[in-house]
Amino acid sequence: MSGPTTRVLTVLELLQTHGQIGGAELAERLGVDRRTIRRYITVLEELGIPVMTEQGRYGGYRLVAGFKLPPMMFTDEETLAVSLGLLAARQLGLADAAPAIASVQAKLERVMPADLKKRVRGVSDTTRVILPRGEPSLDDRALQNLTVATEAMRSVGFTYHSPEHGGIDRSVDPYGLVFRQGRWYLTGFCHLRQAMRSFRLDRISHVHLLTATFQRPPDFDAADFLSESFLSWGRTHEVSLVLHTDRESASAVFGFHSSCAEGFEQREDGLLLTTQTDSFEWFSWWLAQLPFRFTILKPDGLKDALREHATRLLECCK
Amino acid sequence: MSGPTTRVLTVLELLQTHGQIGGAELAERLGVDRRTIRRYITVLEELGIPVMTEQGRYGGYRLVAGFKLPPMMFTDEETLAVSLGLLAARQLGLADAAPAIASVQAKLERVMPADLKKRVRGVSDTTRVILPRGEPSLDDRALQNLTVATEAMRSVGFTYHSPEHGGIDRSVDPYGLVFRQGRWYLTGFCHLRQAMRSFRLDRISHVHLLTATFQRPPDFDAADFLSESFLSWGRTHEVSLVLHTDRESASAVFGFHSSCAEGFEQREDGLLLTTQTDSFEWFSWWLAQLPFRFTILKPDGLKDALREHATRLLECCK
DNA sequence: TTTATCTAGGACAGATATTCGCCTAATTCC
DNA sequence: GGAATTAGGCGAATATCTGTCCTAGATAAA
Repeated sequence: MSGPTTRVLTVLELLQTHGQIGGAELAERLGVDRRTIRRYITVLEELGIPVMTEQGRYGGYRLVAGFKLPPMMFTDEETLAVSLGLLAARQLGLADAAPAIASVQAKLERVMPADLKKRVRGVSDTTRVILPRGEPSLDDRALQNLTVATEAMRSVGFTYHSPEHGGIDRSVDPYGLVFRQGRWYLTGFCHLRQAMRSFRLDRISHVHLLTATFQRPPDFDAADFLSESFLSWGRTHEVSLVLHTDRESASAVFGFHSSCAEGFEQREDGLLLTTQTDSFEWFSWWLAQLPFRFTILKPDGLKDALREHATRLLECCK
Repeated sequence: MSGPTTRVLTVLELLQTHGQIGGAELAERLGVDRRTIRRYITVLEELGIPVMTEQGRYGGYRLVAGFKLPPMMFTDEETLAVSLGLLAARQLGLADAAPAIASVQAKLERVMPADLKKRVRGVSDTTRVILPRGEPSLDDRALQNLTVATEAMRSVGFTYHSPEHGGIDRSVDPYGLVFRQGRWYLTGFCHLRQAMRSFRLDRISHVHLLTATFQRPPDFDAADFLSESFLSWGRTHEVSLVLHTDRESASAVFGFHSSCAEGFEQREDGLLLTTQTDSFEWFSWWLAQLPFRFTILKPDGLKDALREHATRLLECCK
């Protein structure tokens, strides 16, 4: 445990663990002079690890963000947490989007002590996240490419295969990605339609980045928009219905944040919901699983579809 | 950029990035003698970072698991991946289970370069995971405690609040945890019933570890069991039905792995599924959302429940 | 088996870095 | 103002690091 190398690393570790720590304490812990501590701080800064100092009484040292990432020293618990996070990311299908996930896992795997590895394995063996599985996607690298494009605010082109119209080439400004019900969706500004649209990633193929860039509207809150947009895909048919329930349990079902209360209107007999859909089949399927009663005001086509769905169910229990 | 400290760290970084690397290459990259490289390797080992050496032709150095975690050197991409993973873990509510998630995030946050922070923020702003929201749980630390117990193979005691029987104290050997449909479930051996049971975590309160330990059956594959157990909660009523679809799309709906094919039996008119349920309401709700036709063979109570569900849907579109 | 490539590590001398201790400034909080 | 704390220069003693040369041992391929 001797040599400056070891001790400098120890200082780094102490700084990472404690938010702020004084020179006197560091000196005592390392068994060196305070003067030497100051030199170690200099060494760290030469290593590209900037250290902020607080002068005066109750002063001390702390790490600050620099241009480069310093070596990270994790405790066992923290490593476990990171491993869990990586597993979670994999479950969500983010692994394809971020190949680095695999490399981090490999790095950790190589150096994790046996007992820690065992704990990680224990948790991953006994803990499962079951997500509904969507159809296999047409373009395996769609998520990866779209993540990059969204982050870099580059427009993208792709072919969208809708059940009605077949494959259509589109160019879109990708604003955000949502994972919902086991599927990834892209929300963005569609150049073809000159309007906001959402796309299922498993219906997208041939994603490629375009040279054009775009600006997200500054007041655009991706999270809220994405939540709202869920009900607004397709604009073919106006739908309005009354949900016989209270606001709270409604939003529990929708998984929405407060903002999407916009689509709702309080009525005496429940919540009025006005939205659009382009598939009665899909919408009636969705309605069928609501845990509360509702009344369809319009259109008749939706009533027909739901009636058909219900009739089919009745047939099933003959 | 001189001094042994820097160079030793560089060696560590090179070792972490490359799986195996020879002394000659290291020496060349650092601009030092091969002898010095050997000394650096010794330093690393004194730091508690064990290095495996491969002698002879095509030999070299590589990191191996030790007792302590070495400082991890991540690239920007890797850090982004770790951050994403931590976010994903939070979304799944794993943060309560692993408090260290927060401390890792804090550590990273402190030292991440500004541009990297911006990228993380960019992705987290534009990417959302929407999960159905369950009821608030009775015991906030249930997941955390159960994770610990499952990992340590310690029996637990808790109060289970079922809608039918109210609160009952149970002692259970926790075998595994599943996240499904926005809720956490515990699967384990129930001492009260002397059988495998699953419990919703939001109905559990007063979790405490017992002193008793248990052994998971050696042939018990948690993952498979957890998948299967989904259909087997409660054993009150035998259910059998025929799904008019093929094996592939059935398992897509169930989100199952191959193993759960056990519950299925190929018939000429579809797949025969035999299982159990203790709630006809719940089961019929679940059936209502299947994207294919099916026929209930028994019991009649389930038919009634589904008929009622369908009738209610019919009323909704009057 | 032999040979070419690797690592292991001792010894030593010289170059270099580190450390300590003491000093004075500057800064901050009470 | 006074106490606490960091900043950093300087010099001398010392520790450390490095390159060089050497022998020994391990491994894979010819």
